[in-house]
Amino acid sequence: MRRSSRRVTQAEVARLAGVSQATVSHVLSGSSEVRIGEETRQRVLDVVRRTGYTANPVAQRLAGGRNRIIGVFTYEPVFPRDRSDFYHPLFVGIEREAEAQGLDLLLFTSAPVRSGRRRLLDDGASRLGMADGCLLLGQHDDKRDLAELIGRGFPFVFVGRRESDAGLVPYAAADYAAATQAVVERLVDLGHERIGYLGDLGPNESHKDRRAGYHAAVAAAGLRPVLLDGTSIDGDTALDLLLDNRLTAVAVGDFVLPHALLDAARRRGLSVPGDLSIVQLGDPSAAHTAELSGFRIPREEMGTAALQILTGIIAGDLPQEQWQQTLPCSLITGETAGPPTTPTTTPRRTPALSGAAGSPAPVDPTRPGDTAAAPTSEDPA
Amino acid sequence: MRRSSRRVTQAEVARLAGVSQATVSHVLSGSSEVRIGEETRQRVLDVVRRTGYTANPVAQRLAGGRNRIIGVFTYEPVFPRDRSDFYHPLFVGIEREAEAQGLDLLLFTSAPVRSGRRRLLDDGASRLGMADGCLLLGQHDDKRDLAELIGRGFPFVFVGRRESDAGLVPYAAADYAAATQAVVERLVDLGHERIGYLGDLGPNESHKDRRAGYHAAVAAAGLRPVLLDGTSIDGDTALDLLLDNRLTAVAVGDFVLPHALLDAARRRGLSVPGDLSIVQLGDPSAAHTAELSGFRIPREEMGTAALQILTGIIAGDLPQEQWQQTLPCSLITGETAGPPTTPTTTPRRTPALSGAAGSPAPVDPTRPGDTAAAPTSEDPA
DNA sequence: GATCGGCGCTGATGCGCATCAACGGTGAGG
DNA sequence: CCTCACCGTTGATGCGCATCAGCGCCGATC
Repeated sequence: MRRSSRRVTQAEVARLAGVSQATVSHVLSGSSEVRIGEETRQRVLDVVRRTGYTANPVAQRLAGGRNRIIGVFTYEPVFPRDRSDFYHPLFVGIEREAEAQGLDLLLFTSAPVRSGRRRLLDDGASRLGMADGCLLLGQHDDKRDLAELIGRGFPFVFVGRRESDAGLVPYAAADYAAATQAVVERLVDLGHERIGYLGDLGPNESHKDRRAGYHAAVAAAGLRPVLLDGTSIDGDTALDLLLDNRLTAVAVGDFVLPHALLDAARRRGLSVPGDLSIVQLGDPSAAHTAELSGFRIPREEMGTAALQILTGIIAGDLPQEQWQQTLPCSLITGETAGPPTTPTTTPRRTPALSGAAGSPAPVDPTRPGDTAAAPTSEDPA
Repeated sequence: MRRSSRRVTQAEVARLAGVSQATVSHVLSGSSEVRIGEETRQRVLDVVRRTGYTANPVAQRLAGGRNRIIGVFTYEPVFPRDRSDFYHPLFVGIEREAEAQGLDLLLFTSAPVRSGRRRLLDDGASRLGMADGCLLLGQHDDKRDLAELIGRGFPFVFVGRRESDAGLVPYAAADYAAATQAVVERLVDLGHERIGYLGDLGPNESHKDRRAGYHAAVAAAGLRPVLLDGTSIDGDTALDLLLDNRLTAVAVGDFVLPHALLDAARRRGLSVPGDLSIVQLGDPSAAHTAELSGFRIPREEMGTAALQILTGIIAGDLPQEQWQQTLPCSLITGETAGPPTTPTTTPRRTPALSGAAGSPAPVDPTRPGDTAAAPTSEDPA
């Protein structure tokens, strides 16, 4: 095991080919301004082939060139243990695009996950510079992180829409607003007049967009919006909330609640969609989408698009108008949306929970997005 | 957006602290031989804090230091689309250990997957040098890859046992031999006298180990080994093969076949384990393990162990005896292994498939591992 | 015949850091 | 008093590469 065998350098190749190191560099760079004679070029390439020379990416990078490495920062573990891999579809798209473009991916796993999230500024910032640019993924979007990144002028792209006062935030996002509007409009078309929104009422962009779509559809139909806080409540509590508000349809913006709600409704003898229509606003867990009406988030495409934007920014040939891309969601017809029926039986309340303290109260803001803050949701993108 | 704001360098810190760049380097390196006065040290650290200086990993690496980046090379896509993520449990362990040690992970996604696998030497070789060391994962183990890596003296660790003529191959592997031996011994204890091995008969180490365990158990019991090629056959064909050989129990070393075989047997009215006991030799898809007897591969631990070995090698403080680690598999009792019953009904053959051409013939080698070559299996580790 | 421009190539430089040899200073020992 | 060891610090060097300015050479032009 000869540890001595150091790797071949350009200087070595140059010596063997009888040229200068600079010439080797030019030959290998290819599309340089400098011209190299065909004979010399072939001589160099021959030596490269014979010696098996391969460029040292580290030196390339230090010398100011690109190294075709893309950093990937996730606020949560890339490979979670507990549930099915949330990032997986995103990474499928990212890896495919990386392979297509010949890029390597640097996962910033060194930043420890503390209280559920990684910290970009404290731990990851230094390592960022290793890559040509960086992809950001995850539910958190510390405004300081964004401002810092923008301030540095370091190329980055967020997966999921983000906004910052510090400047333009490049992103690849799903069009939650349009998709939500579409599914709520469908409920309107089906004849519903009391359509609620149950979900995260916090400032996260992905939920703001859903609410905006909801408000647009409801307003267009001349209906009254009913916003309910759906964070950290179970299916029964949610159902009570809906019944209290005498809703016939609800758009649910959380990604476990729709199933819990469906279960609770059926358990109590309510017919879905007969007595209650349920649409879910995007669902990361494809396994459960079979039945529920709603829409699908184009995660794989988001990953691909994000990486394409990033390489465009790095190359400097992507106009700023294209730094933000919004991808359409595909609608899922499902089986939980249907025309409302006049209730023949009085909806049964759960006695124990009826009017229980701590049950979230309905919110009815005058302006979209102007609702009470709520804990962060479980849906990062 | 001031793209001009270049990042802070040691030289910058040195200037502000009124010391030399070398001093800054020494202060930050910490455990150097060189001593720095406490006052100077604090002055430097203050400036570092104020400026938010962070070391440039590229320069660190080029200058001969470590950069705390671990390369990860997989022969197949890291994030596969078609089936449940095979690498996932491995990566869970790797990521956890990387986080614990403050390491970043560089995924070599730039090497295109051609005809089902990535090529290490052609595409990935150059990029390898970017990292302090490298983890190799996947079903293929090109002997030239191994020889090349060993020859370079580049630190690497394989996940899964690998051997090479070129030298010691560091790995973290599952103890397939012991686990297989244990489950086959259990079949022996249950009273079986005709126990077959159905699986990959190729040279892949993971299958060689399984066969070795099988042979050990069978030989100890004074039984005759029956090796059957289980690659690329369906459940019915496999079942015919077993019936032809009048086996009462079989150890199956492929990871979809056991389920197909079980289905086929039950479909044909055979009782399992009454008429036929089936044990599977490790199963990557945890979703299906509920029923089948066999053993579980400690994938997460393999990932963790591999990374620990690698950092040990990089640090130079891991004795060579510990460069290869074999982890025990946990046995799964399951419901498909039981005592044999004297067959009251003649096993039913499928007429159409009986003796059909192309049906793999049984193999009965005199020496373990000395069997006909077979296509690569689906089990990488 | 002197000038010019373009072609083909090279020397020098620096990226940011780790590392080494060495230097001045200080106190202890002879 | 001189020597010596040791401490704290520094200048110099090089990692492998990209890049820039510029060199010598050639034929073409005036």
